[in-house]
Amino acid sequence: MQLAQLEAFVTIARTGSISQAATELFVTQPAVTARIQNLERELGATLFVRGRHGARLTDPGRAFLPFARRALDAVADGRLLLAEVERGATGQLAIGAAPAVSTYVLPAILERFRAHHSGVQLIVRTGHSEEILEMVLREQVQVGLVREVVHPDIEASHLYDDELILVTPPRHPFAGRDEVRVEELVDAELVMFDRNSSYHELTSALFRSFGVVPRAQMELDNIDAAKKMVQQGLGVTLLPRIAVADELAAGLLGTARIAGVQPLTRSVVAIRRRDAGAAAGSVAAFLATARRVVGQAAREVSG
Amino acid sequence: MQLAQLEAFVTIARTGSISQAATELFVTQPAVTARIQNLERELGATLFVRGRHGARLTDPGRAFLPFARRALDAVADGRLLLAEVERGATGQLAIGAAPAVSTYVLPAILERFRAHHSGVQLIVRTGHSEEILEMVLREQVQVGLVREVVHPDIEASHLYDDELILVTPPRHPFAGRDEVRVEELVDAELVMFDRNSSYHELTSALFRSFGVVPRAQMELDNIDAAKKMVQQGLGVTLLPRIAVADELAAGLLGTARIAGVQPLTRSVVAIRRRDAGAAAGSVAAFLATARRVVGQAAREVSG
DNA sequence: TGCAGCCATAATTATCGTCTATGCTTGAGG
DNA sequence: CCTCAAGCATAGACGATAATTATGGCTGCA
Repeated sequence: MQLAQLEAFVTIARTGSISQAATELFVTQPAVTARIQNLERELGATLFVRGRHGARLTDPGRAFLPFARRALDAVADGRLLLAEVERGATGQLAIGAAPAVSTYVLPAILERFRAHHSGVQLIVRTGHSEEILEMVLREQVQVGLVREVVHPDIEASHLYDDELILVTPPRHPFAGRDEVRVEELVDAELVMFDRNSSYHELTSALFRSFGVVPRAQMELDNIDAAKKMVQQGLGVTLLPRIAVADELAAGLLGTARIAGVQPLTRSVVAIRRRDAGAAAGSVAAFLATARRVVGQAAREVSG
Repeated sequence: MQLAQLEAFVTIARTGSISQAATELFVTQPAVTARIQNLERELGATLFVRGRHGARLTDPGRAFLPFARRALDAVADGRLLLAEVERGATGQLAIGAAPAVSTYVLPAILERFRAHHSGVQLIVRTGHSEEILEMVLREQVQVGLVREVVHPDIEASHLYDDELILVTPPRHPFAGRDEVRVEELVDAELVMFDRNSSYHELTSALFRSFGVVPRAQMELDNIDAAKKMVQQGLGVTLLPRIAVADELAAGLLGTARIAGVQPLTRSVVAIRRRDAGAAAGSVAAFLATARRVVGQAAREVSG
């Protein structure tokens, strides 16, 4: 059976004439006759009674008509939805994000995304980078926003560089100073980070490279809590710049460069399954929006 | 777009492999590849990501899948229903019947029909023969059971001969007599029939042919009422034999032949639109049942 | 490194659909 | 009454399309 036959069928049923159906379908009358004859043969039923007045539905024809319509409608609806999905106007978009991204970057991206793609159902899941990687591999999310990871089935594209900076209370002795030496940090009250986080390793490596061991006064698993601690004057910490940009600008927190240390940056990337093909629809739209937003933020920070 | 393409699509989606789908569809792998490529081209979307593990749905593919399924299901469902309609197991059957048929013949037919075709939705409409004819012409009913009518667009097939007989109260002087002369009828109390009914004309013609004018004592539009009148001894009447067969057998009514008169028979026919083609499905089943039932009844009456 | 699994491509063949031309039937109108 | 017009079916030719076979590329695995 073919859709062209069903199309001929419903067109004849509507117009009541094979000839007229042929006109509407931009084919000749014998073509439509053949389509219907083949359909009737395959169904083993006479669908129309042909006469001088054209073609009239038989009872079997009347019975079959709604099914033919449903099939054609399904195809048409699918086409429409697909067009919307293609241009990212609708569909589902599941995003996995590491905590620092989820809290400080994603909101701005999603706000903008939503403005242009209100039909897309958004699902955000948060987890450490390895967990997000798992989600992407299992297709629980379509995109992951995490620190750089390497996996054969994963394709990563750079989003922005996240810099770990020294964060102090606003009126701390370090604040305002151009540089602080690592040795000074060891003696300071230090708020450390969740050892599961990628930042923990980065921070530890810094101290190791200077041959010193930080005396972790406090360890938290949550950036916001760390910020609050520092604000309360309980110590200093190393946090992603993007997480404290607002507080620095408002003078609620202070910062200082660490002497003799390359900027502690970590690349934040968008990851997808390599076998998902080229990003299309809402995924492509989301990635474009994300790039625009982080690009804009970067210009603001550097500017 | 073709159903074969949709079929390939859902099969690949289910099996996760083009090769395997080809096996299930009894075609070669390049054929399935071509079907999907054409479908993707027409939809302007990539439906699968091909890789070493086979073919995996993309997001657009996932979005389109339910529509493809729906289209295929609609066709399959239509096929099934059509098969049932063809063998008369389901569908709608609208019957129009003249009053005498509707009351005295149709119940037995429908009882039997229902026993074998319980899935058919039955609709019965009653009216005078001309009204039934109209219903058939307007396709409000598929079959009409009426006295013989002639119309270019109508095809009639004989069902049974309905005889008009003289009906008397059980202990009336006429009852039990072999013959009654028409002149005697004129003097009897006569219960006449609805002038819209076909029987009215038949009865009138009888008297006219004998040059006498019946003094209608009572005129009713309803066979049952006429029977009751006669039973109460209010007069005699001419009624279809089939309508009084039970009462005659039970001795609740009497009858007598009318001298010198050919049996007053009227053919009862099943009518259908000529352009409805050969009777099929429930219509054919109904007509067959009707013939069986009236044939059986005829044998009982004559036997 | 060779093999096996999986998909894409190329070229050939077969099939199927469409078109033109024509015939048949019937209802309408001169 | 005869012709014409409308509507569908049929026949034959042509063309497009879809299937098949054969092959190649790629990748994971022994």
